[in-house]
Amino acid sequence: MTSLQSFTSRRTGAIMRLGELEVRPDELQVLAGSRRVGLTTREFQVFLVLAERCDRVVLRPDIYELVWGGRMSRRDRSVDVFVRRVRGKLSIASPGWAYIHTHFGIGYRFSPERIGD
Amino acid sequence: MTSLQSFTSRRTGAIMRLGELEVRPDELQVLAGSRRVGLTTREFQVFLVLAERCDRVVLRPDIYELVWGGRMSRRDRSVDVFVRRVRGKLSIASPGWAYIHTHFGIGYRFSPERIGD
DNA sequence: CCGGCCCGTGAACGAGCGGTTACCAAGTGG
DNA sequence: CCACTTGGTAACCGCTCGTTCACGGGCCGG
Repeated sequence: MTSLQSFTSRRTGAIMRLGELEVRPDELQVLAGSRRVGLTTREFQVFLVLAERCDRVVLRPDIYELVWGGRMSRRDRSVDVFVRRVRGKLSIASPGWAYIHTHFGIGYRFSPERIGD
Repeated sequence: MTSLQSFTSRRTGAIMRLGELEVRPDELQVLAGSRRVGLTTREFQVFLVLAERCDRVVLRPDIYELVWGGRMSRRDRSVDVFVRRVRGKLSIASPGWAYIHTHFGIGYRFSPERIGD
């Protein structure tokens, strides 16, 4: 039910504003101010799964299921790696902000927070 | 039947409110107001076993069985230690409240109570 | 065919967690 | 008041989990 389908089929398209970010689901684009973050499709999917659940902790297997579909194998590092890449691009486009927070042994949480620049 | 399984398989997800606390089983999170308590998975399991049985005394071996599964060995102090850790984090996130009460020689009881700040 | 980008995997490393133990304080009964 | 039981606390260590880097295959455009 909740799977990758939700990305392609659902077209809410509602533009979201989160911290400095402007998210355009229709375009698979994220803007920081006027700067384009430049996420790839996979990166954007991971980003969106978290951003749509702002301030909530999303379990690692749930992220996998929502983006890739199917069950996450025990040692699959995909989620980590893409979270890292998203973080990297966000920190470049929007320095002074932290967006994705780690919950050890649980998952990740999207919450825009100002940090020391 | 009631074992660790109940944590992962059961997804009631019903948010509970207890005293100042908001419990989100889906996220393995507890909030005190807007403050995040930050329990680890084990700590959260112990917390939940008690919180779900609010105002009832839960025997020490029962806690062990529900969280760890299997029988508690005579000198196992795991329950004590994790109750202490949960208490510690709760008291930081929600001062002025006492949540977990000791019943000597029996077990623990979860009941939100105001105390001197 | 070639070059660049994207995706996924594997390994190394460090941080954080979980379970144990030892010691001390508190409670209980004679 | 003392001996004994039970709970509280802190420190410790092995190991899981997260982060990061590096590499190779796949895809696409030129």
